[in-house]
This record gives sequence, structure tokens and C-alpha cells, in this order.
Amino acid sequence: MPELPEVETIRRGLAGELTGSIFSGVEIINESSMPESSSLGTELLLDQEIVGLRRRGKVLIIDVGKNYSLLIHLKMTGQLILERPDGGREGGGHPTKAMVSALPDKSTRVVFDFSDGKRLFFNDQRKFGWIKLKDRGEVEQDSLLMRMGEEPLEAGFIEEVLRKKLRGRKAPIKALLLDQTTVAGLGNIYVDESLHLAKIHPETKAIDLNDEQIAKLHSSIVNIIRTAVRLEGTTLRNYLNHRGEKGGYFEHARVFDRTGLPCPECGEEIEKIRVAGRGTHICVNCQRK
DNA sequence: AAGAGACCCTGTTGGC
DNA sequence: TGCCAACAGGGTCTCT
Repeated sequence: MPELPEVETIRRGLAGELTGSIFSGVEIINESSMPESSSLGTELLLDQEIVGLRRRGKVLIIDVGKNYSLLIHLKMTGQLILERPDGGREGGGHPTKAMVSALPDKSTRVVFDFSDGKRLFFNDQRKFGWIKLKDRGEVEQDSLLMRMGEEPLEAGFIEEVLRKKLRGRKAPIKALLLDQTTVAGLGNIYVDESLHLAKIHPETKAIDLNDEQIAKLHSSIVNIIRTAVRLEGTTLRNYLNHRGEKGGYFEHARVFDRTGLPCPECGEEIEKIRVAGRGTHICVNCQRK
């Protein structure tokens, strides 16, 4: 479930803790969580320093020394939790009780140790997430990163780019927004939110959107993602972060996970339907087909 | 080429 | 209350 705002929040949190830290150990508990690690052995990380953390779409990139990078995708249930020697925690991802209980636990797939005593746990209940160790020079060649569309919060994401991506496409707009080659970093939550703000029905074929609607969709995506990053992403249900705080974007959600509750624009009951194989929240009054 | 659907995985939810 | 099918979903793969 971590999308761009959640991954960015994790990136910022970890950057403050791990920049300059030196790897002293790597324990792979679940082999499939670290695919391709046989070609470049993880022992290459030992005694290497973390020099920076970047993000591309939903992929977190940890640059290590001069020559290596770790690419991390949390998919739906991945978490990165940093434990300090004093027991303090930092991190995030899909909320589970792992955030408040002893680590490692049964969802822990990989553990990184650092010479300053900090430990980074990669927890992933459903094992869909992955960590890949790559040569720095190969990061840009990664097929997922290469195909990825524009970053919604960067200057390259202009209305015309979105218009071009959608031109002639007959798929429902929701399916295209979930496709990372259209725009980087959007997932189920922020697609629903952006479409509601833009007053566009998720089943609308992209080819049927007029210029005005695409302009509104573009500004809505920027608006929603910017707001979500500012609020440090969305946390569901009773999750508390490391500071004991709840909330963030979730409490500002327009339609997501608000089935049966009133639309913030018109008061109509929010409905849950299925579009592109995904649970989809809409206001049938604001979002007409 | 584009679009639809299966698949991966496991804890949770809901129907009977 | 208990059981079990359905569900959740990002990206990749296959099929049409």
C-alpha cells in the first residue's frame, strides 16, 4: 500500500538516521525477498557507507559507497523499520503490530546491521516486496525505473505530458493512472482521491476525457500528492507511528476507505465499486460517467 | 499495440 | 461459534 507519499516519508525518516552509517552485517531470512542477490553477493555491502537515499516513484534507492545501490520496493505490506541501540524506532510502511513489538518477528525478511548499533528490518507479511543490490551504474538501466513516467511533484510533469500519455487510450482512466508508465508513484489510494477531486468517474475511457478534464486531472494529482507528502502519507486504522502519532492524510481522505460515509463535496453516500480489478471509491453524484 | 485477467502471498473479513 | 472462500493489491506475465 505504500505509494509515493509513504515512500517519500520513509525516505526522509531514514535519511536522517542512516546517512553515514556503515554496514556491519546482512541477514537474509527469506531468499525471495532479495532476488538477484546471488550475482552480487551482499557481503559487498560490509564496511560500506550509506551516502544517500533517493526515490523514484514507489522505489526507494539507497546509495552505498561509490559503487553500489539498494533498490527497495515495499509493494503492499513492506515495512522498513530502523531500530536504534537505545530501542527507539523510525520507519514505516503498511501498519502492523510489528511497529510496537519485538523485532525480528515472523514477517521479518531481511535484517541490516550497522556499525553504530542501528538495525534496519525489512518486514513484509505477503512477501511481494523486494530488495535488489545493483551496481550504481545499472540503477538507471533497471527496466522498472526506465519505463516509469514523470514524477508528479517535479517540473517535468506538465499537463501536456499527461495529455500525450492518455491520447487515444480506450482503457478506463483509473487503470491508466495505476500504470507506473503513465505517472510515477500513484497507487489505489491517491488515484481514487485524485479522480474525486477532478470529478471524473474512474471508468471513463481516457479517450473520452476532454482537454478541460485532463487539465483538472493533472492539477488534482499534483494537489493530492503534494498534500499527502506534507501530511506524511496515509496510515490506516489504528496504526501509530514511532512518535505515537496517528493520522496524516487518512483523516483528510475524500473517498478512500470511506464507503457509506458522506461525500465531502455534496454529502452523497460514497460507494465502493470495482474498476480495473481494484476496489474503487466514488461519489456517484460528483463523478458522473 | 493495447487491454483484460491470472498470478504471487498470507492475514483478515464476511457469509453461511 | 466455526469453517472456508473471498478479499486485499503492485507489478509482471500471458493471452487475445
